[in-house]
Amino acid sequence: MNESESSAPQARGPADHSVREQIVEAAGEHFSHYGYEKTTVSDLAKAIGFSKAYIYKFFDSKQAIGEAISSRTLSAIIMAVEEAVADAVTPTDKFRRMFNTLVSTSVSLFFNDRKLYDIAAYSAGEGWPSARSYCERIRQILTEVVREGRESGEFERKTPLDETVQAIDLVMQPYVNPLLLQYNLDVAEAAPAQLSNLVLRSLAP
Amino acid sequence: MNESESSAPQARGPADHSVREQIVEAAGEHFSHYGYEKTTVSDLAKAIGFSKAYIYKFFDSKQAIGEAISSRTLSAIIMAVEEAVADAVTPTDKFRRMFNTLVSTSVSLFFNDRKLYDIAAYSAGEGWPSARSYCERIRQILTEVVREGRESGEFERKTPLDETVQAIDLVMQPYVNPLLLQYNLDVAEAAPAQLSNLVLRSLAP
DNA sequence: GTGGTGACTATTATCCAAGATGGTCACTCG
DNA sequence: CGAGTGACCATCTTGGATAATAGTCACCAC
Repeated sequence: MNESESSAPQARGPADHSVREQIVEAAGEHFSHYGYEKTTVSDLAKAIGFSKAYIYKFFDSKQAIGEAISSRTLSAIIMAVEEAVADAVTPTDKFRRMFNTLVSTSVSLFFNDRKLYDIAAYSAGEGWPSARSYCERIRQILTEVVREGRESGEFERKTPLDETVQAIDLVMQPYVNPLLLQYNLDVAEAAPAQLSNLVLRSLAP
Repeated sequence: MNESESSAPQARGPADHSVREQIVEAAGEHFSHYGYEKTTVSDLAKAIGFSKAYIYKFFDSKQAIGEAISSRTLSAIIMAVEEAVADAVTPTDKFRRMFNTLVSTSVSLFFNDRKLYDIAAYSAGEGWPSARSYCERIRQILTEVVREGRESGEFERKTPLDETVQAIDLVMQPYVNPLLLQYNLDVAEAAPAQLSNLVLRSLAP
């Protein structure tokens, strides 16, 4: 899983090409500064010194570029979460840190890079592949943590694994999904701790 | 707690007046048919056979009328929930039914009376008193159920009551709040059962 | 005084033409 | 043949004049 593309979005031409990267780089800059809507494809073309038409040799549409940026943004969150989980020792701690890091990283993105956040939120709202694979990956990490906790005897084993994971995923969804997190900012500080406690109580053997 | 006004919204003149009720009645009809935006205050005036100016003897603003309608709509959900809880015997069952009824009633409102749903969602988004008191009431009912469960020994008693209730409230929030429920319709069918299981496991003594 | 209103204003929504933007394609150049 | 583009079209945004609408107030009838 690379940083810039998970599950290759709508792309054309050679997958690995310096121009493609230049486009993504320029898009990252422009979208972050001026927002997705206010950036024109011509702007990006000018920024990398090519014509607008050439951009379309690499991306199906402006939206596809947006997806790439969304993917990149969400990957940064995933990386922070993976790191937090790796740092923790017990499954209980892994879960707590996972949830905490997920929310704090997302919230900080919201306040520090609002334009990029908006793209991510939009992508989640539209169910773009970038957002889907992000949610998917969060779920994978969660599954891993729960499985580990079960194996070490720290978590209960009666409930089917899928059911447990599915329910916890539902609990986290309002904070995982950037589209939903926007509406939960007022509780985003306290929620991870409170919900972690509840979830962990439900996982007790 | 009356059906049409919980915690009296911005209102003028006599609180109990036939004209006030006529206005609310007409607003219910019009908002439901044509939506809040497309209904003008003059429309409501015409509908009840008075002048527009007279409406403002009873309501501070058009928004205040919207609030009354929102309040009315949300009260209907509350009533369904209260009934469901009253019908159940054990606290476990009360909780399950509470959650189920809350979601199914709201979802059905979404599909059968979308225009009214939108007003409720908007009111929740703006934090109008109608929405606030609705959330407050849900929380009260939840508190009552949890307390009962603790007293009967069905639920654990170690965790502080407030903490437990607060966490469960957070779990339900995405389905309680009409603004959020919109984005969770795809899981709204399965979520209550799955989340109820998780919550009840966390409540086990 | 109580019940009720027409006429007025300031703000907001609605049009619609003119310009801007996403996207394509035939074409050039090396 | 592959890298790269100007010119083109259909759709979408924009700006600014115009029409509706929320809300007020002085005033009328009983």
